[in-house]
Amino acid sequence: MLIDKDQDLGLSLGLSSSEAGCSLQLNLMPSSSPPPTALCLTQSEQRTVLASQGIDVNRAPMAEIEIEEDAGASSPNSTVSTENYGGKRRYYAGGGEEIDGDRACSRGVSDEEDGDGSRKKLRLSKDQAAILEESFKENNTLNPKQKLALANKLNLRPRQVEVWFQNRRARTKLKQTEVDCEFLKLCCENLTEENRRLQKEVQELRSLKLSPPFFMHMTPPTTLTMCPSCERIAVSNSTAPPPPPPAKLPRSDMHQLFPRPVRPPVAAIPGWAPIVLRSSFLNATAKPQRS
DNA sequence: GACGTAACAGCCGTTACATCA
DNA sequence: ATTGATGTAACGGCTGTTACG
Repeated sequence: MLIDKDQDLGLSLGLSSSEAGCSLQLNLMPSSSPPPTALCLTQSEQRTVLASQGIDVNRAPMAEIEIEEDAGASSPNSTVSTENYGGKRRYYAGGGEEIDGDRACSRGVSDEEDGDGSRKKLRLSKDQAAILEESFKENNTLNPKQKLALANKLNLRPRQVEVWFQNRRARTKLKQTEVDCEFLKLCCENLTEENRRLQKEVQELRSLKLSPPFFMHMTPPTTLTMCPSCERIAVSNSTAPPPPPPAKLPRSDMHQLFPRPVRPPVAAIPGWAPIVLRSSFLNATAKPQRS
């Protein structure tokens, strides 16, 4: 299954920081990347050379593949064992060889960064991306066994799978943040509007000489009550104020009195698509009916 | 039991590269 | 052909967790 680019991550809320009223700060300070230290060929150089020789640069090195195939989780004869060793999770192939060194290895590799500081970036194929995406839908984190199996399946290095999942989680989080920001922005707009309306109402009440009979026919003023626990606002239209919650009400009970507005989760929406945000928000934050 | 340490996984911020308009 | 914007693979650094001595 191929995932169209637009289908995949195509959600764009078009939310600028100014629009959202958010103060988003960017750290523009240059990072202090350590200078390359090794004289040998880097991964990227190796891949460049391999690519120039017509070799699939995305394919994991043969030695690594052999180890991974030995350790393949999908293999019924898998000899991988996961040992919880002193809180340090170690994963061994059959011969007792430690096989999950890919993280350390890959980090070590970076120390062998080439002299010109360049690194080749490998574009994952659509098929690879689709399979990773499917896997992510099932589980947004991988254990080493799954990681190895997936890497074998996709002809990638385990580190590449790990990085992909890491970046994918980051993208999910970013999308959720955008949704939250949009949600809060709309909350703010509604509250501003409500505040304006209430101020107008106060002004009218002050300026009017109200006769009691006329007053009796008025709709009751909106009563706002703040939860002393979490400071959420509850709206009541009753003329009689709501009974104050007990001073030591448990937080869970308190929240029944002050229900949290529904926040649209990215994860709950098929694919990426938190497109339903606006309608769900409007339902969740609809102004109290006055009647 | 408290503490220091090692190994690990995940997150964050960033960089570098590929692609496209 | 060039360029700026965008997406994303990959990295280093940091932090939290876990178990051991």
